[in-house]
Amino acid sequence: MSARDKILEVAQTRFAENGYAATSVRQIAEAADVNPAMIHYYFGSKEDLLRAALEQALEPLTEAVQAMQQSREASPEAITRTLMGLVAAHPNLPLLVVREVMLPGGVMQAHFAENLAPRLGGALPDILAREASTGRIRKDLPPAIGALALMAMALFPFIVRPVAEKVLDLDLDDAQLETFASHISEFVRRGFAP
Amino acid sequence: MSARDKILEVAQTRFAENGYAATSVRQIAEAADVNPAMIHYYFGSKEDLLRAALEQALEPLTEAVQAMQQSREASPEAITRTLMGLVAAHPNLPLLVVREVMLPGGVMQAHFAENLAPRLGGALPDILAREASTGRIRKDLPPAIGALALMAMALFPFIVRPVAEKVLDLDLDDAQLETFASHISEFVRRGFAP
DNA sequence: ATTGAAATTAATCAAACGTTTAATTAATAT
DNA sequence: ATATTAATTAAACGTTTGATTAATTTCAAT
Repeated sequence: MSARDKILEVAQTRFAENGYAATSVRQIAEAADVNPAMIHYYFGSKEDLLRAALEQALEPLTEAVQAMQQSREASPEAITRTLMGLVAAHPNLPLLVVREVMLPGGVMQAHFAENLAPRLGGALPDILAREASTGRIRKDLPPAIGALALMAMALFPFIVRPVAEKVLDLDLDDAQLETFASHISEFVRRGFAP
Repeated sequence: MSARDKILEVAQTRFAENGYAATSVRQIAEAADVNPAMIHYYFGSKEDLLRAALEQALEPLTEAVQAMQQSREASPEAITRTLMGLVAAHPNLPLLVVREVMLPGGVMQAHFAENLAPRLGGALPDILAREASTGRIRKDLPPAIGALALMAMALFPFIVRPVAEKVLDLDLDDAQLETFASHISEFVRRGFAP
């Protein structure tokens, strides 16, 4: 494994676990067993390192979102399952995204608002419209509510689950996650057609 | 307003908006119009300042949770409404809690695991049991799933809403929040009795 | 008016920060 | 074998960090 890759890998975990500000370049360098200067050699700056780490981490997510949006197969169930799979494959992803992309004060907030939010947010109306056209949701429901419900569902594997596991001291297995995924999907549908 | 109170107020917003690590003692002092040494004079250390800020911010929350647990009036609707009211009254609360208490790497994580998590998490089984005894939820549902669903609902006003508002570029009014609160409560019930 | 504690200030500390530099080794191309 | 580029290192840069110190002001109680 190259020095560059090792830096990127360490940065991803550290930034996700401790946050950008609380993680020093020297810490990353030491954990990756490289000279601190290598980070600037390869990435230019600490912020660019985070950008690179996020880009790599978010790639499968944006790919999945676009694929779902275009394939016209997006349903609450499909979204939930896709997101859960992504998180299972990349355990660092949720924390990294929540910390530095979604929460205010995050380093990548501007980048998020300009590039990612429109793409993610833009996909939701399409999904809603498709659900409405098949008669699965009420047509008179305010779009904001529908989008919010869908969003709440999509956020579950990213935020709610890790936090809830911590508070409840749970360690959910795959079967339980499957059960809950179906519950969440049902929620979205019910929210639309009570 | 005393210097101490001003420091505490500024610290609450800054820590919530930018995170603990990214907020310097000097920044807080300047924003509070106070000499940096005053922070150590009143609070001892930066970490103790965060502890004080969190304690003050969390007071209404823990009070509300305990009150609900003891009054035996806790229902999904009541929980959602209470939490939403708390957040409306203290807009900094969610971010502060999420950043430094719930997410790993947060400064107060140990304090959270030892003191707050048991109290919050401990209340959920009681609420579940009460719902089961009145026949409003299925008795054969795995407790973990029920608690998780309830937790997901409780987390909405804290995490999902601000993030979703950002992604969807929404600015939800009270009526919409009411609507969504009822949808969430319905979700918990439906999740139990589909 | 004096005293003494509390509040506040300016100045300073060592440590850690992100970053840069210059020099050196390793690898590749000519 | 030589020249060129890439990778890596150790050391130092100036700045900012949280924290401390000593001196000063504030102000109520005597």
